[in-house]
Amino acid sequence: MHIHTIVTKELSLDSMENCVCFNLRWVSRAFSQYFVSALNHHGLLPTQTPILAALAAKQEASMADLSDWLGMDRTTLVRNLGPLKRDGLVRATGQGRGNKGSLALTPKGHSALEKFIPDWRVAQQNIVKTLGAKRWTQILQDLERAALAVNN
Amino acid sequence: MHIHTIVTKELSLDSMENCVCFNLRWVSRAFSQYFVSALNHHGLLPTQTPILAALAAKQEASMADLSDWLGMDRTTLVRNLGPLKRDGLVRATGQGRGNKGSLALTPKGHSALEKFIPDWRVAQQNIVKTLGAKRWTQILQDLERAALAVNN
DNA sequence: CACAATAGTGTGTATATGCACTATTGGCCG
DNA sequence: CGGCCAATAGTGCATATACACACTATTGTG
Repeated sequence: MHIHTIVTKELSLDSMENCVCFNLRWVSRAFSQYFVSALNHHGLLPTQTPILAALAAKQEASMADLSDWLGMDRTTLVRNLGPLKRDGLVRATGQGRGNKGSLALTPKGHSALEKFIPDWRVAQQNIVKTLGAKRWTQILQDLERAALAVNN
Repeated sequence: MHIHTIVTKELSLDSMENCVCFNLRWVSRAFSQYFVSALNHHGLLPTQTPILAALAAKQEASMADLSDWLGMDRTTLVRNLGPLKRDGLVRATGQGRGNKGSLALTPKGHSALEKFIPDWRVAQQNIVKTLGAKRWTQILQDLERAALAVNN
């Protein structure tokens, strides 16, 4: 990658090859690829497991709640739920205010998540050990802070 | 966001809500949205400007060269070039070995990039000032190192 | 009770992403 | 010289992403 071509300690962040947005997009792709290659025998993609985990933690949630919590566009969530409903991992239930429905894991969804978690933990640890837990914690917190700062 | 809900200094990286992959994907989306909202009057998306910048720096390149340099899948590049060719910013030229062609910026592409760069610099600086240049440099270098370590 | 305002959800369009597969073509070798 | 082969490029499929818009149901107000 381009960053690699810089040998000096300080990147020139004025140069487009060091565009933060582009480089974060690249990093995101790289880790997504690792995630998929390490875990694809579960048939769960990086967009799907957070949905399952969120529903397991919250018992049930509406579309709007869930998309807010996951920080993804509501309509993106609608479509990402498609394969999960199709495969019987998530079901939508009764109606509330507006057209409001509730989403919840099916038994099959719970079981898929339980089987998934141990392997996920291994993959996560493989990632964490590249920089160490302390550094990763700091990086994730800093990135979140920056992302929130910039989008408000 | 979920990370936000953790108050203690140390994140428990064993918990799926702190999945590195998921959180980096979220951060990537967040910065992409900022990028688009700050720069969309140029009509150039976050996948397109790196292509233009790369071609400006390298004069010309084949598909394979370019996808390698940008760290994106070759077939993704093929499609991302679609709108750029359609809009007359990039042109493909002669043939080499195999089906090899060369890609280069058109005058219109050069001009669009020139007009784009000053506004990009402002957006980049807005991002950089959230954590400071030193910290961002460290983070980008760490992330690249981790991404390379994990995918090999 | 009718109706406007509101909230929740779904769809059409466009781009992004990558794997598996196909197509093309220049050059080498028999 | 002609066919094979390796290198390069493009397509089909499935999913991901988000904006703009349409649709549906609830609720507040007159």
